[in-house]
Order: sequence, then C-alpha cells, then structure tokens
Amino acid sequence: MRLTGEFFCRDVLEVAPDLIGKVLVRNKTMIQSRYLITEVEAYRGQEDEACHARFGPTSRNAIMYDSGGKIYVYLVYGIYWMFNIVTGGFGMPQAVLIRGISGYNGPGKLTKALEINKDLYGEDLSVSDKIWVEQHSKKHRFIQTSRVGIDYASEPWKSMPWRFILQP
DNA sequence: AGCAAGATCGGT
DNA sequence: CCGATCTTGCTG
Repeated sequence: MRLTGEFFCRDVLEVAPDLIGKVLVRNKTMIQSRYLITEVEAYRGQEDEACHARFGPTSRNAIMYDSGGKIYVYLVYGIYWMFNIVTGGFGMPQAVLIRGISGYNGPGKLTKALEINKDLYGEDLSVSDKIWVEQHSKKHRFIQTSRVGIDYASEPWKSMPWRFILQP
C-alpha cells in the first residue's frame, strides 16, 4: 500500500524514523525495482542550522516549504544528487534525506543507481508513477546517531540525534 | 559580478 | 587525507 500525504505531512521527527524499513519503489521504463529504506536523516525548519532552509526560502529549497510528500533533489560537490522527501505541513521547511537503501549505502550512490536527479524535483510521491514509498508489514527497529557532513552547523544542531539507521 | 563552500565518495 | 566538479547563495 502506497504512503500518501497523511503519512508525510507529520513532523519530520515522526516521519524520519517511520520511514526506516518502508519500501522505496522506482519505476523505470520497463523495470520496477523495490528497496528497503535503511538509513535516513531529518532536517527540521529554519532554526536547524544544518537545514537548507536556515537562510529562509531560496529557489533551491523552495519545495521544502510545500506540504509533505514532495521530492527535494539537489546537487552536492558538483557530483552527487541528494534525494530528500519533504515532510510537515505547507510553510514548514522540513525534509528527510534518504542516506541508504538495501544494496546501496550512501546517499550519492543510491541516487546514481536509481537514476534520481533534478528531473524528479517536486515530484509528488503520493501520485507519481515514477517513484513512491510503500508500507511494510514487518516491524523494524532502528538506532539513532548524530547527522553526517554538517560541520558547518554549531551546537546543538550539530549533535542532534536525527540520523536513523535500520537495526540489522 | 565574483567567489567560497558544500547533507559525498573513492583513491593514496 | 585529498581531489573531483559545478551549482547555489552569500557578499559587496
């Protein structure tokens, strides 16, 4: 069963751990692939110094201000596409960075494998025929750590335990 | 208009 | 530890 707006429009700190163990489905031309979501990070609002919304709305982060379920994609280091799912209600800039799926560890590696790039910016996961997330009956456990690659942020944001990893 | 820096990764 | 590589957004 596909997850819709009701699931994604909650606060990012509820959605992020809830995404662990859910199924990411990618529909390419002829082939449909399914992956377990194994690692995510939460980015929460303008006050979160690690969040792309920390300087307010810009052309890049505009979609983060939309209601939950949209896709936020951006390029880092001129090389890697980062795949994020917007959460929260309209006007609340939040997103979950998908850092790992079954078979691929690392946010840059999974976007390359699934061919996720700027073309999917703004795509709505609740209606898209290209990509969506499905419920998974099994119950999953996870561990929490601080987020990676955000040394530019200061405390307490740098140390917030907003990285969620599937417990094997 | 210019420029520093980046939610990474793979190779030394 | 270092370089790749280029868009973004801040600064002036």
